[in-house]
Amino acid sequence: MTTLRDIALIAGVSGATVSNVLRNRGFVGAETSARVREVAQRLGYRPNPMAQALANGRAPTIAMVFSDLANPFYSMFALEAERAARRRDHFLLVCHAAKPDGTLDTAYLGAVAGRLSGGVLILGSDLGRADLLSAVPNGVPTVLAMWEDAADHPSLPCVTLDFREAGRLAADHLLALGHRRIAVLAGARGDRVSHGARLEGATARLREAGVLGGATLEEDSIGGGHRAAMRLLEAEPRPTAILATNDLLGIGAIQAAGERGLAVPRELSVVGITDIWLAAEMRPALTTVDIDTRRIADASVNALLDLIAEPDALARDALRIVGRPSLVRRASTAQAP
Amino acid sequence: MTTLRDIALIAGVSGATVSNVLRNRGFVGAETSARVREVAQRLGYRPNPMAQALANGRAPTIAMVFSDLANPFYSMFALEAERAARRRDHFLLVCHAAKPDGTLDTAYLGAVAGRLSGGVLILGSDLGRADLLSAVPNGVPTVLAMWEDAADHPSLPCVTLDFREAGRLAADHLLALGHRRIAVLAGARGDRVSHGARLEGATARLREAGVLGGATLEEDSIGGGHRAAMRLLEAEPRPTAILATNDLLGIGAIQAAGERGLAVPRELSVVGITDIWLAAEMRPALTTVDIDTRRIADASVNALLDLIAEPDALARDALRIVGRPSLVRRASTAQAP
DNA sequence: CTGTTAGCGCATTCAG
DNA sequence: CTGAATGCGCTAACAG
Repeated sequence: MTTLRDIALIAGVSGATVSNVLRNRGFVGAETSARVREVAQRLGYRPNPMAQALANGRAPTIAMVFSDLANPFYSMFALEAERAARRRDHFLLVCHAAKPDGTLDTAYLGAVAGRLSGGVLILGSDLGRADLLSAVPNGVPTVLAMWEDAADHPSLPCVTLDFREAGRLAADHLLALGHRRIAVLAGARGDRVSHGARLEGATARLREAGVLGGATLEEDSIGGGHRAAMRLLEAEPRPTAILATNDLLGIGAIQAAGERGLAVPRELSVVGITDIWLAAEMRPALTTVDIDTRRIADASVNALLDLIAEPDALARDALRIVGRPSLVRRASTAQAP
Repeated sequence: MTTLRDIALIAGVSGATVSNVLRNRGFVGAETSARVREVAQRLGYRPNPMAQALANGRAPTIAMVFSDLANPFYSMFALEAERAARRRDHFLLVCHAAKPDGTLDTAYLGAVAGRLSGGVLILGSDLGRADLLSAVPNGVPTVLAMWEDAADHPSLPCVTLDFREAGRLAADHLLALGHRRIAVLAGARGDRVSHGARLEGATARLREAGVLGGATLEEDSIGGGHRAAMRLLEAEPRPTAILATNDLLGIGAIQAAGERGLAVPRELSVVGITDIWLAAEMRPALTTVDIDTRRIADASVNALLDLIAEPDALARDALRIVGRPSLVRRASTAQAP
């Protein structure tokens, strides 16, 4: 493992000079500079990020905390977050907040937060509010991403989108297609809605149009959407459309329709929210509301890095609404029958 | 940020003593010990992993390098890898090997390998062989996971499974169901097969049974499977079964069958390989060969950590075949018509 | 322009 | 049983 000192010795200069050369600080003569570079090159020198971090008090990583990497949304987010981090010369540490048994692992967070990583990015949509606040040690730069209800977020800088608007768009689309019997399917954890804002946005719009929408709560997964839709489709009169607050639920609903022998979109329209990659890959492809995951991931990472660089860059309760949800028309919705 | 020294000062002892207490080395008297602990507790002391790493020359992270986190297989693997790493007190750094333009990002790997992270875990199935060897700096503990062809792996410790056997199992299943016109759909990158061993295993078994199987190569994705199957299902006589070397391809094939108006599994059987979570969530659910991703992720991480702890723990070309592929019968396969 | 001097926070000898 | 000393690899003032 060749170190700064090694190359200093060989180049016949001091460590400081090597450091200056390699960091392009311009205090060094062209000749020495060239020599140092040559030696560094020849020895395949790579600075040790740990040592750099220790010396200048700035970790080269950020930690991303979430509940389930295997969820297609989170993995997509992680992918974009990693790219955004890398653009600013940082690495991404992935951390499951929860232990296998489901409880929050605070010791783990404590070890990583603010030391190994310069800050923490919390993907909020699944993580409980009180837990969050207590799990991250005080004073560690923290940004909350994807918090459902912008109007009521914890006292942390928060980067998210207008979920209410997303819900409204989905409802609007179905109404515009002439649907009146619209069932709403909302993601929940136990008996608590996880998609409150989308749900509110959707039902508000529906009520505006004189359509009343009770919502069915279900676990946010394909299986959950399937189960719930199977029940919903038994109702008489049957809904002509299902509005799912998340794509996985919507995909499950499409499957249920298939099993019930209903043609999508001819006999049943289904719309989701998020636009995970899977939405486009399903048959029929899912009409959904694109929330622009990439921009949010970018903005979240950038906000966190800004906060790390400049602890007062963001107010403790700063709120950034990123992007504007937009409808993506695919094959799962059509004119009401 | 409270440091070791802070608590030493307050507890009225030296830093070494604090370290000894907190690391349970037993050299310290019960009373001082208790006092130190109390102070550490009260001040919310958390050791700085960076400093620890620098001092004892051991990074608390490992890097996982792969081509696409959004791929359901990789995200599943990453999830399990993170758990395995955490069990041994390490964090997981995720690294996309490729830049957005597709070329390998060696500078990035160089920065992380062996310094920020103690070692590198490379998910091989998509990464080119020559690239791999050159991208990771010499002397950095490296483990290759999921390499397709165990018989011909690069000169790196390698943890994988018997993909040939997985292919054989899939073929065997279809043969046992009485299928004779079996189309094989194999993942490829450009015109190079990515799933060579599975393909060989499958075609070998098919040939054994007197069934000849030319393979169709396609990009390994749902869309790719869909495209390829659309073509295959035009043939006369039509195949009664499709063997896909990966689940995404299989899922695409099922979709294509649907569009061609063929009932799965009555008129067309489809079998995949891997058993990603999506396989179980599709309708019909995909019959597939489970490769036990979790055990492989565990074994890979453990092998890497062993290698880091003991550089000679594994031979430079050690090969570990983990688990035994097993067929998971679901709803996409049935007796040949 | 270059080298010397201090740390960054911690772990580990080695004397006391 | 304890504490002072040393070093991990690097950066950032300083002096020269």
